[in-house]
Amino acid sequence: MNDQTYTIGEMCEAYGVTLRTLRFYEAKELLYPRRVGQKRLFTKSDRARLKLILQGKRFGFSLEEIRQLLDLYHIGDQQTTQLSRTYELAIERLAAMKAQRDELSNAIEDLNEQLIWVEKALAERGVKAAAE
Amino acid sequence: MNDQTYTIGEMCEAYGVTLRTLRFYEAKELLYPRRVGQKRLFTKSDRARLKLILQGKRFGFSLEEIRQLLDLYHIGDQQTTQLSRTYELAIERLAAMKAQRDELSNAIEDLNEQLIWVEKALAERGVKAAAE
DNA sequence: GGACTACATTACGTTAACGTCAACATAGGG
DNA sequence: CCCTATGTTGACGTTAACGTAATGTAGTCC
Repeated sequence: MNDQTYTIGEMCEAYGVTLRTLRFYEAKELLYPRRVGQKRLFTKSDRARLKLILQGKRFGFSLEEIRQLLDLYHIGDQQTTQLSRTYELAIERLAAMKAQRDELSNAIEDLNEQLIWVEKALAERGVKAAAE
Repeated sequence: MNDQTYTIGEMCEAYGVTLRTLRFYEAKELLYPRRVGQKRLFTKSDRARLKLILQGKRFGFSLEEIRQLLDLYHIGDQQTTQLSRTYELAIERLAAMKAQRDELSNAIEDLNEQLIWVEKALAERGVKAAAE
């Protein structure tokens, strides 16, 4: 199978993160690259984990939450309970994200209204808008 | 006119913030309550400013940005250029907020798909969902 | 006149996710 | 042998917006 390993530099290139970040993730036990002497070697599995980590971050999980989720997968690869737990957490996260989006949408609307108001005020003062 | 003043405690009650917060805002020069001896007295104008601050926070402005905006208003109350500047900043902020909302929406969609996938996996394993 | 309350100041603590810097190792090329 | 690239660990710095003591003061209640 494809056992190609990456150096830390290659990983950074490939995933758009810094050296510091990967070492930090390792220190936080999110990644467990193999060692050859001093140097880290990132395997296919590490790449998969990193992908999940970055996804998780997009979803707004904290690194600590991500670590727990990864551990769940690792420990109970075919344990349905673990998958269920992950599922529940994800459901919660999804709800939080939707709530956040709604708040944001409201704020956007409000700011928009304010802007309209300001536009009027500016217009009344005879300012030609530098519309582009 | 209505020159009623509020104590710091009353302000906190009225606006749902803590004592620490109001003192902090004063330290950051967002508010300038009058003093009677040691004690702060918040006037109508302070209340207006605080409203703007809290609005600004909703819109994602940092306290520093808010301070600058408030200063603009204060300095150039009827200066159109100042209003224009505020307007421009708000436009930028609005764009950033919309971008953020879009990102969030994408993440929500993606997470939703993942969840559907997990639901299938759970179903295949014969788990009865504890749907509420 | 002691308790209680509301207020004050000062200053260190918190949280997350890295950034930055120092000091050193190792491997390969010329 | 030296240079350079790339790697290593360790430790302190950063940012925002307050939280959280610890301690002091002024006024009121009974």
